[in-house]
Amino acid sequence: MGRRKIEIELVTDSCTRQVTFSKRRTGLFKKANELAILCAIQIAIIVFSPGGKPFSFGHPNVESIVHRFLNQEKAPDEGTSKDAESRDASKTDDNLNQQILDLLKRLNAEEKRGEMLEKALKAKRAAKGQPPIDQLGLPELGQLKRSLEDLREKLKDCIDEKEVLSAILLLSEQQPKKENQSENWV
Amino acid sequence: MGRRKIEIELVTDSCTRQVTFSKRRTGLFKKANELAILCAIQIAIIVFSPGGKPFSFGHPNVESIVHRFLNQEKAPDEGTSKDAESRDASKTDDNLNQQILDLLKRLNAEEKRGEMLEKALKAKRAAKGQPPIDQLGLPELGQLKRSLEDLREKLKDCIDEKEVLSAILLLSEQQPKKENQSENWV
DNA sequence: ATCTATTTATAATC
DNA sequence: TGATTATAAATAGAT
Repeated sequence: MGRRKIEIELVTDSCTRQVTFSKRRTGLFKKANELAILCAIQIAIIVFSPGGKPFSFGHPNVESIVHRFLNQEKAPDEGTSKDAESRDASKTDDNLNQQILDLLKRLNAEEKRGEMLEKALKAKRAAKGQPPIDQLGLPELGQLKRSLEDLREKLKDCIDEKEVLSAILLLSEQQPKKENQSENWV
Repeated sequence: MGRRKIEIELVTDSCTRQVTFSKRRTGLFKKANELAILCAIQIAIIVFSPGGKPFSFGHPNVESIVHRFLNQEKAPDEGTSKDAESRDASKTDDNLNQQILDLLKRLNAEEKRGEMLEKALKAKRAAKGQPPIDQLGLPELGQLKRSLEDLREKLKDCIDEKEVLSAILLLSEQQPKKENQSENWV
């Protein structure tokens, strides 16, 4: 979100890094606050700056949330037969596992998208490799002329076909394929 | 950042609130992760959903940061002396957090790949429209030759594009349907 | 610290 | 729900 896109990797210049830290920390706390208000939830953030200085944000406050978090870890409740430690670990695991599942889902979707795009590109390259046309450098004018005319003809045909394909694609994109409509004119 | 601007106040519709919570929590964790990487810092976030379910994010893990925070409050040094229970929890967190970080990395790589592929495709499309065909019938051999070469190039491009269109069309037609599983967010 | 050009996040929609 | 899209918001680099 800036003049340029940046890679998510260590900002080498310490000065820039400091600025980035300040800006983003502010933005993060702001978003945390919005989330807390929008959804009426409790949230706490603890950050240690590059210099080791602590920053924190809490809604309603850091301590209560941290303690609630730690307590539920050590003594979530009494009903079940599990010991506190086990239950504790389970809950944490649940949280993180949920995140993992979410991420896996997204990753899968991305991979799928990538595959499709790759296929499209590959198809293109394949077509490039075998241009059925060749033979040139012929010295005779007559032959050149004929070749040229031939090519013009082919180009025209190709363009026509491309237009047809475009039209079909456009149609197929406009009409969300909810059902297979039987338009067997292709 | 959406179709409309919304006020930062409690989202009344519980369903919408659910969605908002999930989306924004994800976004917040993502930004926290970026901040951690960009500035090489430690950060922990603890959130309790509207239903009281805990979610947490930690780089490198929640426990160590929380303890560091609590310890420095009491004594400005770092707490390396954890009890067995805490260490266990940290280890679990480390494992899962590591998975999450790995997944984030892969997801990012995938997204990047997708972007590049998309660009490549777009570029090819763009490159088509501008070569206005003309100049031919020139009596000189050299010019004929050039025209011929030009046409061959265009034909090639045209064929390529046609292939891509075909591929895209094919893909858009075979979009498989997915199942959806319910996710308990509370 | 301010100011934009861009990139991201995300509210609404499908 | 998941994907898509139109907009609002965050922010990288420059001033």
